[in-house]
Parts: sequence; structure tokens; C-alpha cells
Amino acid sequence: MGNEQKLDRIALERVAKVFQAFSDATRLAILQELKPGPSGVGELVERVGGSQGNISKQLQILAETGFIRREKKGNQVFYSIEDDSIFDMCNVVCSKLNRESRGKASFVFEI
Amino acid sequence: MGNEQKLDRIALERVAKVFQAFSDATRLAILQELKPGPSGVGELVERVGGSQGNISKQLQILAETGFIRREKKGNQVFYSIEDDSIFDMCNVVCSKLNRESRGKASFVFEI
DNA sequence: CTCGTATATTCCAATATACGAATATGCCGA
DNA sequence: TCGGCATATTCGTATATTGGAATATACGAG
Repeated sequence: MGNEQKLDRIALERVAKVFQAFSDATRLAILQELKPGPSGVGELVERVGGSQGNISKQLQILAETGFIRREKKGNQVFYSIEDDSIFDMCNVVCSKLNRESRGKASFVFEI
Repeated sequence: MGNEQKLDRIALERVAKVFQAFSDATRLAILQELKPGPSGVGELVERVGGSQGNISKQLQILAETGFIRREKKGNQVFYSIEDDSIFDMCNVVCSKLNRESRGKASFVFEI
């Protein structure tokens, strides 16, 4: 379709907001834990660390991007990856960081 | 290589910092303007808007990610895309946003 | 060297973000 | 309905970010 039209400010802000959701280490840690499969909030609190309230808040931010799904099951709430392409993005970044740190201890950046 | 090892906090913070660089509308606007080819700071100030100082600062932040190149040519400084995969990431986000707003006015999110 | 242009940096105010603690809400079982 | 567990929300604080204005630096022309 070769759609080369430029995005206006509003559109750019919407894109920016998605990147912003992935711009925090705690939220990336949550994504890492969700990669193998769905997880409840309590489980994530244990595995990621930090207060329950904070993990809950970060989950909301992630869910708002549409890449993460929220699902109530009785008493608890399960979150899961809705769209794997989030990991594609992470891997683009990881590859870049790996290329830059070549020569140094080969740090593994694949999420 | 199937490298499934989890990233530690430090690594996650480095990844987060890259996403953060792309989490601002002004910086995305700059990327948009750089897509067709290299550009000097002054030209970007005109096309993106805002103060010269601010554009210069945002360019630094972008350059630190390694996706943008900085090159001095005599009196002025040209910035250019060093790694196109930044646009791959943008398009992942854009596609997502397009899918979500289907039914509404088909907003074009391809940078 | 001096001047003018181009870019970078510093300083400041406004706003946004991350986080824990405390509290509120929702939902199940008894 | 009540108690208890799981999750969400509110509040306050420390810190970060954005952006403009002013200033500093770099560099070429003359």
C-alpha cells in the first residue's frame, strides 16, 4: 500500500504511549515472566518483586497497550501475552545492545 | 541458539532505556523526518517545531540508542538513521493501533 | 583574530512517573 | 450475610522528564 503519509502529533503521541509502556524495567520483567504463559497477579508479585499494588498498576499500563490480555477467573485475575510481536520489538533492541557490547562479556539480551 | 535465559535488572534497564528514547512524540517526529534521509539540526527544528535547544537535546537522546548516527560536516551536524529496524518496531506498534481502531476512521499509522 | 552561523549545554519551571503504604473493592466459601 | 483472600485504587513522596530561554561552544569566512 506504500502508505507514506506522515503521522500528526496526536498519532505520534499514541505511538509514543505504547513505547512508553515498555520503557520501564519492572514492566519488562513482568513481560519476561508472562512469556512462558499466563500468570496471576500474586504469582507475578512473587517473581518480579515489589509491592502488590505496584505490580497491579504496571499490569494495567501494559494491558492498555493491547499487547497484554487481562482475564478474570473467579477470585483472581490472569494476565497473558495477547500479541507476541512485543517480543519481536524487544529482540530488535536486544540485538542492537548485543552488537554494541561485542568485545565485552557477551551479555545475553534475548527476552 | 535458543537463549532463554532471563535478563537481570541491569539488562532490563538497558532495554527499557531504548524504549524510553522512542516514547516521546517529539522524538518520533524527528525520526519521521529522518526517514527519507540525513538532515541537519536546523532543518529539523523547522520541520518538527520547537526550540533549537530542545531539538538538539532530543537528537542526543536518540543518538545514544545507537539507532541514529551523528556526523559533523564543517559548521553543521547531520543526523541520520543508522539502523532501519527502528521503523520495524514503529510499524509493529502502528499495526497494533490500526487493528484496534478498525471501524473508526482508518487512521494511517505507518511511519 | 573577529564575526556570524550552527549546534550544544545549562538553568529553571511545570508536569509526569515509580513506588510503597494504606485502603477499597470484588468474589468465593461457609 | 460474614470473613478472608485476591486484586485494584488512592495518597503522598522522591525522582525524572519535557521544553523554553539564555548562554556557551565550534567552526568557517573574511
